[in-house]
Amino acid sequence: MEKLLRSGVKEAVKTIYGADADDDMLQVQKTRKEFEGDYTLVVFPLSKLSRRGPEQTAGEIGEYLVRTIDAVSGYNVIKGFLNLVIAPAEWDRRLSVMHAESDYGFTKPGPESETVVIEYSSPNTNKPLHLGHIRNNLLGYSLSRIFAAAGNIVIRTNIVNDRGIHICKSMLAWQKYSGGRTPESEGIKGDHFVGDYYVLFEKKLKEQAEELIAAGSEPETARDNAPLMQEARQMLVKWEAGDPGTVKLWQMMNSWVYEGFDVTYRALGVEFDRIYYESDTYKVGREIVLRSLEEGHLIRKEDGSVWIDLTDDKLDQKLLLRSDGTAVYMTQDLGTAVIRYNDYHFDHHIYVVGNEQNYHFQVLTLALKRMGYEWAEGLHHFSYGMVELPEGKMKSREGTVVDADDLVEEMTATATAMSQELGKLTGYSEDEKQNICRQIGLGALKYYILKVDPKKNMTFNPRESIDFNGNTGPFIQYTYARIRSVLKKAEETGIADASEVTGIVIPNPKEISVIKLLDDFHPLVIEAAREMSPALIANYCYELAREFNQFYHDFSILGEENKDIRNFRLRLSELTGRILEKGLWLLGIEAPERM
RNA sequence: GGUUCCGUAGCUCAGUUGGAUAGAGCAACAGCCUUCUAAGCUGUGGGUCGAGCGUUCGAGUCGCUCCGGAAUCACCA
Repeated sequence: MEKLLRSGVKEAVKTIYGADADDDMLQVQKTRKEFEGDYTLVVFPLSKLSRRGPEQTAGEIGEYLVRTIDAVSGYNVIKGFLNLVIAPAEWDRRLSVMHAESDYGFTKPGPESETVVIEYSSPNTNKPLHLGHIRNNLLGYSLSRIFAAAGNIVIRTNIVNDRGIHICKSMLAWQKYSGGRTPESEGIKGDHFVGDYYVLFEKKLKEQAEELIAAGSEPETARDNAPLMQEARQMLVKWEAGDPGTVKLWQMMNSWVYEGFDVTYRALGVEFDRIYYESDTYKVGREIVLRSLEEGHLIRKEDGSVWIDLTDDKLDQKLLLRSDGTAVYMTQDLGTAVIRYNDYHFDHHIYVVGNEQNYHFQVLTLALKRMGYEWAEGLHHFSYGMVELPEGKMKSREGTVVDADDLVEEMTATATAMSQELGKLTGYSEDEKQNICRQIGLGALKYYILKVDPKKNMTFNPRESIDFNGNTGPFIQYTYARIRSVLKKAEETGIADASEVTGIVIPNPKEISVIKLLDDFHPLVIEAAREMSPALIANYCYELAREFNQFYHDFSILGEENKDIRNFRLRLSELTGRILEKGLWLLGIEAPERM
């Protein structure tokens, strides 16, 4: 509708004033509640073209629009604002059009579609996933769906950071202290099991460092000089040299972790099309660094380490290969990017990674460009803020890390308790109940995290996150479930039929509010993809659910006596349900049929 | 110190490319179930949009300067 008005205004300006209006001069927005009208044109920018006062310009354009566009039935001018009134019957027509469209709001990929590679999750294989990873996974997964819905070809990838000194730490601790225990023998999930040895390593290392300090060593170097640290470093060299024993140990421990991760990913409901392993990509990274060194883009220092000098770009020198020849984080990311480009020839590559790595990605993009890869222009770092607890940051040393598996389980348990208390879900089988409660618990968690602007640091308040009232996931799910319930009843009784052609219905103001929002959905999806913002979708869903609930409260759908209005309302409900389901889908949230 | 991000109601957050009198939820208080699910709906109170200056018809939104907070600037990942 806004699009229609915008082009109408453009035409009006052309016809009346003989001038071409730029798109950013055509400011059409919703009319504020306190004024009469549906959409408002801000006339100030156009009065420059018209060479008349804003009010006169507004009047002339309003006159023109009423005459030429059927949907516009009237207008009024207040100061420089032209308020346009849409004929109520127009909304009935608009609803039919949207309702008839089978996949309204989503754009199908076509020949013009761009390929978007999106990387998220990117776990280390030395500890289980925590709350921070949850934000990452939810944002990444939701973005992948938003891009797909906006007509892009999307490849969801994960880079598993399965090599490096941190892995050697848990390997070493296991080798030294486990006595051959396994996740199976202990009945512990593999990622948690390995994580425990990482913690153990840090504990033992600290003890050694303290001993060294007591013996007169400098506190700064004590950790580095501790025997355990040196052993870990030697292990990394052995691993990179392909030492069979080390590699075998590494494979075994990683396989434990992957089993654990799979369980967590399934519980969260996220998936990947393609998983890359750093243990593969770092080699390619090393090759391109060495080649680039030969081509003269990089510097080799006396000790043999390789650096890139980015001081021209106001950044520092950055290490790409250690003096012992081993790879660093940057090395593998260079390799991964090149491999991915060769695999997919992407137009855009989005890295969903926390904002603590802003610098890293700045360097990555610059380094690739410096090395001659022009497609590096298409790399975007989707940088999101940290998740903090009400008490402050999560600290593993203080045991305040919120574990992903625990959290999901807790949310489900709360949903179950709540359903019980409210007396919902009677007459459903145990399986169905469990499934619905899982959907609700996860819905609450996902919505709670996704409704916040990704850029911002967010506070995770466990008490609020399990709230199911107000601006929450379950509120939206509930609205959907109520709609489903009405539709089911309509079908069973045959009392109304949304597909039945009705005469023209003049919608009431509440109904119009809902239709207006439905009309916004398509542009919103495009906008959310452009802005890379699941929060936009989340807040839209909330608004739509709230608006529909008001309508639902004020008017009867199936109890309405006029058949046309009854069918019209059912149609309105059905489309709202469809859009809520799609909106939730874009967030990776399931929509339960009943709750 | 350099760079980047954030600062809106007691709390958690919205606020489109600058537009009219800054909005929700939570918490508090007061109401609404004989009617399609009350996980809902309605109402009341709650604000120097961190501070100042500037740009302009118009600034929570743009620019500059300060204040406060976060991240980063590793031969960690």
